[in-house]
Amino acid sequence: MPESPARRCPLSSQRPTLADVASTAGVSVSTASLAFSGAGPIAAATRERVLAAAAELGYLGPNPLGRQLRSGRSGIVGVVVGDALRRSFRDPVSIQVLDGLVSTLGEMGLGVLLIPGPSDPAEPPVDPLVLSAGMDVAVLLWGSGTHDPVLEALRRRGVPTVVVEGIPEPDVATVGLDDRRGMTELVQHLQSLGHESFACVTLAFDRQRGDGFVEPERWNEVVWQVTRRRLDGVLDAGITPTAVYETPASLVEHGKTAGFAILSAPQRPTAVVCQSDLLASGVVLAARELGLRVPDDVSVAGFDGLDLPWLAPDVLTSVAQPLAEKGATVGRAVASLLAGEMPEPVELAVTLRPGTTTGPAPR
Amino acid sequence: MPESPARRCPLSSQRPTLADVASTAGVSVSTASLAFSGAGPIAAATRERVLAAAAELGYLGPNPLGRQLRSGRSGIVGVVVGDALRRSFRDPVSIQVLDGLVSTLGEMGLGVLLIPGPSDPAEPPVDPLVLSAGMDVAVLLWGSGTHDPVLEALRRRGVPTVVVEGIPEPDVATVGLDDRRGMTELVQHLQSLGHESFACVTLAFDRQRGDGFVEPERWNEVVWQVTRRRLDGVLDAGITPTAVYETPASLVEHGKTAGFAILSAPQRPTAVVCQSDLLASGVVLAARELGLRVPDDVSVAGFDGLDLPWLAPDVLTSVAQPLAEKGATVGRAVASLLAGEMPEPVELAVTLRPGTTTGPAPR
DNA sequence: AAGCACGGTCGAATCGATTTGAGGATCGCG
DNA sequence: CGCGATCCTCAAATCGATTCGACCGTGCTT
Repeated sequence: MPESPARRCPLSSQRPTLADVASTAGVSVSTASLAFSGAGPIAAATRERVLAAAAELGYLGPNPLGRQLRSGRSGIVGVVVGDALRRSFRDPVSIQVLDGLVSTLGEMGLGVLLIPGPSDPAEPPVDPLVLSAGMDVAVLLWGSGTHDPVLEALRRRGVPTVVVEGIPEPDVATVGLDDRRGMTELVQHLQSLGHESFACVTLAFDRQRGDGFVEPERWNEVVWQVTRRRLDGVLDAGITPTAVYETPASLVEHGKTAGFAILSAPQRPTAVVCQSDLLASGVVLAARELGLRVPDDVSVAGFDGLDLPWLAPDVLTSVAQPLAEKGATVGRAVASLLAGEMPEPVELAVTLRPGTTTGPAPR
Repeated sequence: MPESPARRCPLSSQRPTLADVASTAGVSVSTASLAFSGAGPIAAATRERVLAAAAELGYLGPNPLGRQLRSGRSGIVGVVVGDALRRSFRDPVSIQVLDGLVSTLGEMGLGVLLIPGPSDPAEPPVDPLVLSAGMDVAVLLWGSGTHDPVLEALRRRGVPTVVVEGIPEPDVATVGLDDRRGMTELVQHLQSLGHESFACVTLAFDRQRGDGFVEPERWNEVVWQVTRRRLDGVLDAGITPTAVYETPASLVEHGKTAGFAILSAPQRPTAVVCQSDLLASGVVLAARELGLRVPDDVSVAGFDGLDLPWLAPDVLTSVAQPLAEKGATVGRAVASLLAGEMPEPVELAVTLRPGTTTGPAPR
């Protein structure tokens, strides 16, 4: 019974490959492949033999790179977080969506490749990974602007893309939020409480990420879609804010700075509407430090519907967005793109959630 | 002059490949490859021709998968975050290290693949990505336990690995922290302020992630290394805590729960030493809500050295660890592994940073 | 007994690029 | 005019697996 020639690890001084295993086991490469993948009929005895040979040679299992080339799939989804990681990850919204996304994609056997978004306006706007990483699909988390350079690059590479809270376009999948209407409802709620003078604390207008009051002329020159829609939502209610304050990022400290600026100004508004809960909680903290009572002296509202335990005993009035569902929806859109379809744009609903930081207008 | 046969996109109904471009341009595949990679001498005119052909065919650039197979490298570093993303990402420590890591690796042309660590004790402890993703190196962020199943799996696959704050072992690179000594110094600092009764709030002991007081018998049965070292550091100071409270994760709300439990117990300690700043700030909040003055009635200290603006006007006494440097150090370790070397274990220094939440012991 | 279905195995093609050593053209110089 | 040096270009091998179609026995059907 001629056993196959007793060459263990024929040429490869390196790691053994499937071919080595096959030759050691005395079977063909295809059979060896079958033994591992299980994608075809194979006799139990044969599989045993292959597995034994693999163990003997110290074969570490099929090399993913080979499989990937063959299948044309890397199993990797590139997720562009819309800002420097340091900032993005301090934002519970990004995190929760990312978490939902990782879970959903994980169940589909896909991994998430983290790609930093545009951070410093000075730096080149597109991370090299966007240009070269082997990803099956890309996700632009957290908005795109008009003529977004990252989106352009992905288009040029022909990478199917899901844009979250961006502008719906025919060649990309879109998962949006009904945040514009949500903001309008929030303002109307405040109006029904008697408020007439409103200040707004917004997210960044564009890559410059300004930090300070914005003149009315610029109110409709917002590049970043999230900021734009939420501001438009406020204006839709038919009011004219006494002030609009732009912050560079959705962080408590920026909210606090904005809060101090707004609440210590000569004509203080009775309500401050913020584009995120973190900004809003910063404003609440500023108010407290200024000795103002919330909501007796000033009402503060946010957006996102986060749990902020350290704001206790206050509960922020907010517009809640379905964070986990957002992640799952993006996951489904990714699956759809992978299947070669172009999913319909989705717009998730938001719900007004009154808390203890808003109340009747003073006087 | 016989132009190559005018077949645009010869067979491939799919995307054009380098071969298609080459045949359209009337050159060989190798030459076409050179035109893109630039790794060899090529006439300017030829390159032009290849590039023109590529443009004409709508060639989207070299397929990363092909390149990866050839080079044997995916350019991807798998980062296992030590907990469910949702929780991990609410921890500024993980985030800042991850941020530093992504930057460092990004400069080296490497991408970060996010791999969820063990979350639910019920679930299988190893994410499928650990078993199958095509990564060049893996990083276990945030500690490993003894006989960590994830580490075992990576070993079996032969993936070079960096372990952060784990047990130094010969076949993995290690980046550690001198947290044990830091904790001892912290306790000594409190002792010098006259404190004699200490309570400890710890991170999770093991995958079970208990939530409550731990009997002294179990104090040396800690699986999770980070928890173990920091607890040992406290014991090194020669004290016996009046209580040790285990929390399931480093989050403010868990600190708060622990704080209520510890501070409303019959014999209240004068100092609470926490294994993270988030836990410590939870304890501060609990103290405030219980009407206790910090640090007059009780001193609270943490670990990590974070900026926690919303704790204002208090500044947490803490032991600061060099977060950005940690990320960079891990990055260097990864580079070293990729170069085929095994880097020496690194132990980063921590520094005591007194704040306003600790003071002389009462009475 | 011929024919058929089927489980099991194998050979060869394929995925898409990189890389090496060989070879051809051109040029300069003796 | 010949020889060598230089500069490009190309054919072929390679990376490591998957997969399709062919092939070959068995065992069962009619």
